[in-house]
Amino acid sequence: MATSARRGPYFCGIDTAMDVVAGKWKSLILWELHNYGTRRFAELRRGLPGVSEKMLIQHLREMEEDGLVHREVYREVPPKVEYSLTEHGVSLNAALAPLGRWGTERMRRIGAEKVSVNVAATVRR
Amino acid sequence: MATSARRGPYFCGIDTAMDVVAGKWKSLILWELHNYGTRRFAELRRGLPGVSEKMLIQHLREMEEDGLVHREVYREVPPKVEYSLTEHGVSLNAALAPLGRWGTERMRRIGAEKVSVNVAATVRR
DNA sequence: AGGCCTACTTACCTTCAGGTGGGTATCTGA
DNA sequence: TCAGATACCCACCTGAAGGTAAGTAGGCCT
Repeated sequence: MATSARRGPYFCGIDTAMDVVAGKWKSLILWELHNYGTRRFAELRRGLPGVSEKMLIQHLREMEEDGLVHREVYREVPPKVEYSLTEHGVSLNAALAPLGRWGTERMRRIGAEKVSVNVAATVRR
Repeated sequence: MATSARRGPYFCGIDTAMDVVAGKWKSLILWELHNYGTRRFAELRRGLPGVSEKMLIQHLREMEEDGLVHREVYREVPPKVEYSLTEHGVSLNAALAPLGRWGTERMRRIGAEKVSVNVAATVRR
């Protein structure tokens, strides 16, 4: 399982950080939680077009274990769980900001396509 | 092959940047080239303990394709190839710096082990 | 009564990144 | 004469990441 075999010996800081951000959706989850502050599971799922429930949960659990995400369970009749960033999650996001800017610049340079709502809808089905 | 299926539609800048940095050794290659300015193939291999020749070449080729790395071939009798960062490679590295600092901080927090020369030697065989 | 909502869990399957171990041509040093 | 260095290429294989599709329990809506 991806949950184990982590926290291994690292080469450097970037290596350490990458270990934590590695995963197809993790940076997007980070971004989503940063934007909305707090989100429910289904909200996250809808916000990340194309994620499977399995991967969303798996990533959220790993990020919780890594101390990036806080999970708040409300014992209500229709289950309600709210996810939010911890202090470390917030600082990680801040550390990712320059990389995001670099990526945006690169997209512009190579003229890469961006996932639009329509494309996302197509991906969904 | 890992060489294809890239430059796909991206969700955001981070997504774009991650696509380029993804790969077990790419950030290390970036770091190594940043530190030494220019390095030969065998120097890189020795500098990244545990890397296989196949992966080193594959990553270097992809990074060249992505415009991060410059490859200079000297037509000498014992072959000589020098790798260095392009302008984009340098800026990527700069954008990765805060992430590296975050990772170093995290290593300190969780008390993660760092790959030492000895460990590296062990990994090699 | 039946379907949908919530937040998951589980089993199974595919894909691919990465590793292993071989081979190439040419020259140098022991 | 032959190992070792240079910078690769190639075929094969494994393990892990991710996807698919089903099931779970309780309540709401129609």
